[in-house]
Parts: sequence; structure tokens; C-alpha cells
Amino acid sequence: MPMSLKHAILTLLETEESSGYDLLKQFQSRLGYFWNASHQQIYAQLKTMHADGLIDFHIEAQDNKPDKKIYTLTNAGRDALSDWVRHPLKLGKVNDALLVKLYAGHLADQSQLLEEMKDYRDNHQRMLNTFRAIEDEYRSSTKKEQENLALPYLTLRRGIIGEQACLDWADEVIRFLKGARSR
Amino acid sequence: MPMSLKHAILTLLETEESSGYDLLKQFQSRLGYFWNASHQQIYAQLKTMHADGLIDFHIEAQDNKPDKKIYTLTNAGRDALSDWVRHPLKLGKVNDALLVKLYAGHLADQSQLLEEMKDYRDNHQRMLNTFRAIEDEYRSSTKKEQENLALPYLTLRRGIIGEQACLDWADEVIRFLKGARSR
DNA sequence: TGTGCCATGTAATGCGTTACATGATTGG
DNA sequence: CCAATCATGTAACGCATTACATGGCACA
Repeated sequence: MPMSLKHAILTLLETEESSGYDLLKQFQSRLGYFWNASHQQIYAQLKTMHADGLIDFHIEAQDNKPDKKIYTLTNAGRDALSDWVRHPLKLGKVNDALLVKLYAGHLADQSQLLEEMKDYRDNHQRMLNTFRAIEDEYRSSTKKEQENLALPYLTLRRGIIGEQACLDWADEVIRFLKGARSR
Repeated sequence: MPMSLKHAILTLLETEESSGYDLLKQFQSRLGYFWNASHQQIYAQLKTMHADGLIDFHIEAQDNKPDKKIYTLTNAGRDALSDWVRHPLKLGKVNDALLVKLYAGHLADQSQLLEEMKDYRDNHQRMLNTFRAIEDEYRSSTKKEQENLALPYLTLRRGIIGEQACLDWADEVIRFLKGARSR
């Protein structure tokens, strides 16, 4: 069982029919933590999934805007999704360029590294803030809604815990680099 | 500036000349946290890097073992590496299949999901134990050595903090899934 | 007039995975 | 005898990135 964009798209369509553009927006906004894809990738994937009979579409005309292709799951798509959910995954691979860079950090300016770490920290701080805002929204919703969104909420928690870990680590590194500079 | 295996290999060769197999072992063991690559990928990459003049090699014969191709950095390779280190990176993309699965978790058995989360937890616990063992080694080395390994140590810290975050999150999810089952 | 959003794509290239392939040695 | 480790690769395929392309609308 390979993992791919395919299953992420099936998952989103299972909840709500969408156009390629809608999917892109979902990835960019609230699902950014767990999956990212470019519009080119999404449109290409939708095309092959349609050819494979996993999804169907109809055209929706709009006023003052281009037409949309609204995709929906077929039965085959639904089957493929629940089949995938039932199979265990391999552990995700870690390929983190920043760590490679730090490992080779003696080749760079300390102050340059420090700048890069600060940027990294800022970016993750921003992500964390976004996630916390979504969490607040969730917490102030009705009990009924909280039950419905329990699983998505757990994925959000992954985002929050993960971003906090990024910040903690970044602070450690920044502290070190500042210390090293003063020597 | 794209990131790739190339820079990870340059980084390793900068410290120590190695064969493709040696590099593989380094990725698999202590560098597992920040970069992973298969042997096929590594051999292919070494070949193109050699063609591009970034590395050189000599053959080393061994008793009772196949010959090795020992690669070293060329000046061009060294330049390419320090050049790369000087340029800022984009943020890494998050594509986490487990989160997609959890998001679509209503399509699966709760007990199946629970099993998968437990496996996930075990795997990350194992990683954390490995990293902590390396950390203990580091902490019990001489001050001189600690200074030399300060940057690699920071990458190890990323591993430790990150794995701990995985465990914390996994526990949260497991607690939830157990609760849901009893309802 | 320019920037950005809406909405869709193609083409080329690069990166990663899976399967296939060889052949010797060591240890249970 | 079987499995694992050492050591190297090829070929086919799939997934991701970058560049290129179109065209209307809204807002400053």
C-alpha cells in the first residue's frame, strides 16, 4: 500500500464534494498540517482518478467566475478509501534539510545560521497561532459538533504539539548559537 | 535552491570519506532522524555527483569482502556545499499519511485504528530510546569532544524533542480511542 | 496600471520506490 | 541449509517541482 495524494483527496471528497481549487484551498488552510499539494499536482491527480473511475464530476457555472468542475466519490472511490484506511501504514520518512544544514553548520556564518533559525522559529510560531485559533473555535462549538469533529480535532492536536516541539527546539538552538557567538 | 540527497551526502563526505554502503549505514543509524535514503538512491546519486565533478573515488580492496569505492569531496564539491549552506531554505512540507487516515477514521474499525496508533507509539518510543542512548554517550564524552560535536548534537536534540512530541500526541489519541470504544 | 484572487491546465525535469540482479562470507 | 551482512548496481514507474500558459474580475 503506497500512500499518496490520492487518498488525501478521497478523504476530503468523502466529507464534501469539491473542485480542484476547493481542495487546494483546504490543503492550504486548515489541513496544511497533514497534507500539502500544489494545484498542478491536484489537477493531474483528479484527472487520473477520474480515468480510474474513483471519482465523477459535473460542471457548475458561476456568475462572474470561471466554471468549476465539482468532483464526487463513486462507489469504487468509496471502496478504495475504506480499503486503504483498513491497511496499516509504514512509518513516514524524515528528510529534514534544516538539520543537514545545521550538521554542516561549521561551513557557514554563525550569524547567518542564527537568522535562519529565527525565521524558522517565526514560521512555526505563526503556524502554531493559526492552529490555536482553530482549536479555540472548536472548543467553543457545541458538544454535538465537537463529537462530529473529534477525529479532525485529533489531527489538529498533532499540529499543535508538533509546532510547540519545533519552537522548543528552535529556542534551544538559538540559545546555543548566541552563546557561541559571544565566545 | 532545491534540497536533495546531494547536500546530505556532501555533508557526510565533508566529515569523512565513505563508500555508498557506509553512507547508507550512517543514514540508517545515527542520522536516521534527519535524512533517509535507500541504497539504490545513494548509488545513483553518487554516480551523477561524480559525473558532475563534485566527488572523486578510489577503489579499496578488502580481505573476504567485496571491493569498496571510497568517495571524497573535490574542491567543487566543497564549494557547492558551502554555497548551499549559505542559502536559506524553504520550510519543509508536511505530508503525513497517518493524519489523513485518522481524519477518515470513521470509515475504519476503532480497534484497528487503536492498534495502528499503538504501533506508531511503539516505533517512536524505540526511536526515542535510541536517541537517548546516543545523548548519554555524548554527555559522558570529554568537553573537547562535546565542543566538536555541538552542532550534530543539536540535530539529535531535534530528534529527541520531536519523538517526545509524537509520544505525547499518540497517548492523547489512544486515550480518546479507548474512551470512544467504551461508549 | 498593477496586484491578487478565481479556475484550469501542459511539459519537462528531478526525486523516490519497487522490483530485479549478482555474488561472497559469517553465524546459527 | 538458511538467513543476514557486505557491496554494488539497473529498469520501470510513480510522485513532486518548476516553468509556462490562459483569461476574467475586483480593488487600489
